[in-house]
Amino acid sequence: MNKTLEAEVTQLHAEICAGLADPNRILILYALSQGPRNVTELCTELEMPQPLVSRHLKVLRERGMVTTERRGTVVTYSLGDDRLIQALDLLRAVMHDNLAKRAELAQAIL
Amino acid sequence: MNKTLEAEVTQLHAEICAGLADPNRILILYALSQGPRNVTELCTELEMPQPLVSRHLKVLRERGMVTTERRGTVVTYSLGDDRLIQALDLLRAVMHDNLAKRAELAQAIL
DNA sequence: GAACTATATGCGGATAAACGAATGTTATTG
DNA sequence: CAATAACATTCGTTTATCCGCATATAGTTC
Repeated sequence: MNKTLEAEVTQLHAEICAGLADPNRILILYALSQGPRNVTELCTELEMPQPLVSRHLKVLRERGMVTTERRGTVVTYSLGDDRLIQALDLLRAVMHDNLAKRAELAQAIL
Repeated sequence: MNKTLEAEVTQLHAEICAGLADPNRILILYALSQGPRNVTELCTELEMPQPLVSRHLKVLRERGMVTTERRGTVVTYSLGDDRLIQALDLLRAVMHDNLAKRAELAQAIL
């Protein structure tokens, strides 16, 4: 694997990570992990304006993180890969441990 | 869990994800997964200028994703949590599957 | 094809991220 | 207290991201 190619792969890797790096997209992905949803359903479920949901879905779509199916005017989105949720869960656990450690430190100072 | 608190937690979750969302930081994290490294070692190993490495390490440090230990003037960085690599590996696998699917589609078109 | 519903996109502004280049800081050593 | 080595930070610029608001497109129904 030459350097340029490896850099491109790492770039793509980072783009998938960037797909997770927004609170609203995290909420959308967890909602989709419960099952397919159309845009309107996501809007009401997450209390987000429709253009905002659509744009975040576009980001996820471009990265292959969700899939779509159209039925009439309704577009139903599905989670593209369960491992996205597995990864999010791992990172959430890391975050919780970090919070716990910070709390310990704060305790030690007092 | 009230709405505001949940939003804050999701925000932190997204910040961890954002910590992964840069090619240079991904390279740094994988390097650290092989064992602790000091800044100079990371610079030579990854062929990155030192200020760049330091700034990325700062991002990771602020999010609790790496830990540091100072010995004289040398600061050694360690991976803060193995699950970061587990998550990166999962996402890398997702990316590879996406690439494979795209290749299939391209094939189907021809 | 007009009206309607569902979804997508464009625009503009605000905020944040990334980088190279230069400079600061900290700790060691003579 | 130089001089040096190892890191960290600041500055200025460029580029990207996020959002609200408005508007466009696609598909259905009459």
